[in-house]
Amino acid sequence: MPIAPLFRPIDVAPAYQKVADAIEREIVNGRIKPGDPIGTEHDLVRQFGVNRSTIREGIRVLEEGGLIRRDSSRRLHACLPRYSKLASRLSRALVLHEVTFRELYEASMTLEVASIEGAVERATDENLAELDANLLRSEAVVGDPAMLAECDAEFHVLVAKASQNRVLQLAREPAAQLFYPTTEMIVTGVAEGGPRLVAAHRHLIDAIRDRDREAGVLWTRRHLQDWRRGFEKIASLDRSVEHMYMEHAQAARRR
Amino acid sequence: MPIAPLFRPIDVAPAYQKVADAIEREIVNGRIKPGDPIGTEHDLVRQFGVNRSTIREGIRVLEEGGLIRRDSSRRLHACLPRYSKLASRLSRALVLHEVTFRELYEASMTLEVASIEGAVERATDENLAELDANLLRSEAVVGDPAMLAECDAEFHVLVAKASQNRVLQLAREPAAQLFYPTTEMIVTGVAEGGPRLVAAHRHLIDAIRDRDREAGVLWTRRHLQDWRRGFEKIASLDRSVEHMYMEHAQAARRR
DNA sequence: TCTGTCCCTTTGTCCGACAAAGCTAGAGCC
DNA sequence: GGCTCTAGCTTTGTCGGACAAAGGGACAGA
Repeated sequence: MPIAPLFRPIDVAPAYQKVADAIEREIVNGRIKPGDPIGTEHDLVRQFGVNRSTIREGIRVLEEGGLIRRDSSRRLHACLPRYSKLASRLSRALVLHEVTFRELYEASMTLEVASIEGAVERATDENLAELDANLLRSEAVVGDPAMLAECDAEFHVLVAKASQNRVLQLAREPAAQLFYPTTEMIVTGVAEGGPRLVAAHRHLIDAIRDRDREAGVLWTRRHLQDWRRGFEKIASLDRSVEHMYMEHAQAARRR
Repeated sequence: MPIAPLFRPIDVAPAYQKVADAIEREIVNGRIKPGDPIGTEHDLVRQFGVNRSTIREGIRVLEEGGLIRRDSSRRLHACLPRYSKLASRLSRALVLHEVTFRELYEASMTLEVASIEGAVERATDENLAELDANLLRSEAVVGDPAMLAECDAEFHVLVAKASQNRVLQLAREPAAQLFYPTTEMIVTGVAEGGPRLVAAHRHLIDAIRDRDREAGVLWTRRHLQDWRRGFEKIASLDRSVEHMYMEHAQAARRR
């Protein structure tokens, strides 16, 4: 028979963790709003009654978590965690877990179709203007695989943004970040890849403008299937995401 | 005319960041494998030639990023970032960005449907056994909203796991974590909610076992629509995720 | 063989210090 | 009066050393 639980486990978190938790609580429950200053390290030393080294360790935790940042003058203030940084963390995790391109492809097919559906339904004129601008840039760099891959990545970010669904936006980002480097390789290796990519984007913008859901879904599928065919010319879908891709993700994160 | 780039920007990151980056690089590119020991703080002091305080700040960054952990004896070793922890970070971000339940619902509809499709296609006998076990537990606690909500959350994690797609698994988790507390509220408020929930789970397991994709999708949709109807009895879908839900997420993260 | 003890290592925390960079305010100049 | 420039104060990043608590390991004794 199990004995009645007389005692609760004691919370023996180290001090720096308690500092981080305390500040996090204040931010998450809204008492400290994004943009509000946190105070200097010395302030925190006085408030928490612990050493500055301890405070600094707590600050590192929060900084890495994206809850606080230092502005140009290195002063601390609360902030909204940024999607791209969070997504980079996730991408890194996916790489370490050695997910396959098949998993990436399947998940992206779902997420990008959902994005376009949302975009078709809710895109604003401003969204469309951004997409048009992106298309123009893409057309200008159709011969430059690296630039084109960058435009492609941005295009899909803009489509997700046009869906007005931030959950979707965040959910699709990690997989998209891992796609990005392969797009460059594919456009480099397949001659007609660049023009096909730009043409697909054009159809997608048209579909959004015409609020034509069918067309949007259809061209998203084709676009991704194009990627897949191109990828299978250089590697198997069952290959796991290589460590080398992290270089891209790391560079992106620092930006 | 742009001048030829004679110099590259100098990297002026603080030392603790460089320490963290250096260790991260070794882990990400595979030279340090998950499970490998990192060495003591003193070792790192010797290797990097910086003060222990600096090393410790770097360690905090990596620890928060989920790349290294301390085992029972507090020794450092590399590890695979855990999905639940990453997802908690994302959930926290979604709360701070004040996403609406409508966004959550729409994204989840997409992600859960994709999960069930994958599960129908690829679930193993072991996956099914886990789902069966979960169903038994759910039936036992159908009168206890808190326990039932927990079972429901676990059920959907198991379905995603059965899809064998880790990208999907990770993508759906943040939204799912935010659903969890509302499920309890709904089951509490709506009398027939518990039995309907369990019935839906039963149909979903049947669909997976029979490899009946149509039924799987249908019952996933119904299951989520049930949630939606229940939710709309207590609040508007356009309400943003409340700060109070973070308490759940925080508790989950510590586990 | 098991157990209890002692010692060494490691971590978490503290104290004090200092150089570099930012910010502030007053001096000096037009 | 308004502007610029400099000196001083503040803050951060880093360093060196210190110590208590906890864990691990070796070693002696039952």
